[in-house]
Amino acid sequence: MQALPDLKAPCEALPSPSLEPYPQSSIVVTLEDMDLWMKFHQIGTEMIITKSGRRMFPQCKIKVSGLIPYAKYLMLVDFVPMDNFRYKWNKDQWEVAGKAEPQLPCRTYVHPDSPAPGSHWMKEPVSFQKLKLTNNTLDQHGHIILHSMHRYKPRFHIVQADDLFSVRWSIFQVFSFPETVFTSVTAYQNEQITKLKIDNNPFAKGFREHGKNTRREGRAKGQKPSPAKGQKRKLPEEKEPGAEERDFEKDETVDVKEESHPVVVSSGYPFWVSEQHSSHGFPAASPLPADQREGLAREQQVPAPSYQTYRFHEAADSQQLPTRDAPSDFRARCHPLDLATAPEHDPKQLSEGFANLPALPPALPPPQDYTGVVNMALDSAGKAAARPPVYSAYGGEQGLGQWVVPAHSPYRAVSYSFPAEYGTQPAPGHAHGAVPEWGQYPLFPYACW
DNA sequence: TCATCTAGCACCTTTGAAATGT
DNA sequence: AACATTTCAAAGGTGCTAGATG
Repeated sequence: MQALPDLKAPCEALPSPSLEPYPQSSIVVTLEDMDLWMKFHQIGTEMIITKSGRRMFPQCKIKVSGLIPYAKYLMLVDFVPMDNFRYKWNKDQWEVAGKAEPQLPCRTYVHPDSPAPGSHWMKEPVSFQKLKLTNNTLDQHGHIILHSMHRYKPRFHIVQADDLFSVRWSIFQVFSFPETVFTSVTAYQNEQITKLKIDNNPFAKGFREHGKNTRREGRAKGQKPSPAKGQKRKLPEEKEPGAEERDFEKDETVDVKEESHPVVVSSGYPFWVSEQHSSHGFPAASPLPADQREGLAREQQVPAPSYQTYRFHEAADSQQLPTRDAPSDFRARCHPLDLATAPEHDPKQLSEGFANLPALPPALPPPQDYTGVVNMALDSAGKAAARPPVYSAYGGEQGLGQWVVPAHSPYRAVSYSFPAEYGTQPAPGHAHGAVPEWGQYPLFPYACW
């Protein structure tokens, strides 16, 4: 195994010509609905997970370009834990509640259009709206299984392959977006998230249109709310007539105002530091502020040791908070400085970014390994034959060879690519000990097809 | 006692087949 | 006959809440 590259200079990475007959590095991925994602991200995105499965909102939707029009690709999504903690919502803020639950079998959602030519994927934004999240560990529907009260981040995989079964020998690239980090919950904790979702999700229209939900009105007046919810939520009906509408309008205004005043990035917490939302700012007690951790996460996204060589490339050279005026200018963000300078548990930085942060819990060991089990969650409408979850042991066999990253991608997604089939390699060490190591995650478990 | 989870509810949008029009 | 548009019912998604669970 070769020495790990200098993580502090990720942008210098260049694709490996020997591994890429085609310019894989030209693939550009952008996140759709960036404005919406940013709104949620600033508050602390929560995703409801239910036993029967719940869609994501905002939904994962990406725009892809730079693919070879006639080559076939698969689009996949998986979810990785952001850290090794379980959280709880306490007094309008998130705080660490303890060590994370043991890792669940990793499932990868395969877009139902897969495989499809590059032209198909580039024709219009790729939506993963059918993707569902569940907390049912025995789920048989192929939903993505997550733990409640944990933080996750979706990763988008683009694999050049003719079918699912040749994926193992294919080169694929992985993209992720800091704004898509979320906390999985079984019931909304932050009422701002509830309001934001109701206001933006068409399926929740019934909850925002005044006077149409008599059931709730009746309950609101005649019954006491759930103990757990009472202090967390305020029913729309409890407000003055029309107040709800105004509230949403106000929220919009607030967001516009905030985004028009980008938070200084150099603080290390460009997204969570919001005067107006600071009391709700997610990860209040997170060992690391989201963005700072994101910076580290990018660094973590180095597949570790198992790669003979790898290269990590940050999409852009600089980083700054996108504004409403230019929400999609992804190039404006990069974390080189964060990578190089941000200490993992710097109380000073925390206090600067989150005045209401409680003391950090002691560092916990990195997330547990996925237990060598993987599942390709196929949409029922998928071209790949619908079948029960496919589990395969890969564990330490999860070898991945080389990280080849786009050299000058305009998107700001984290990206890396590597052939899927490589020899077994030991798990890597990491410069940031308390942070999850990518080598422990099923970067792409196709070892045992 | 508390935090979290579950199931069922009413309301809504989406979807797709059938009917109708051009 | 072929295609486009409209209609409508079923399927499915939504947050809310009481009660269950640990």
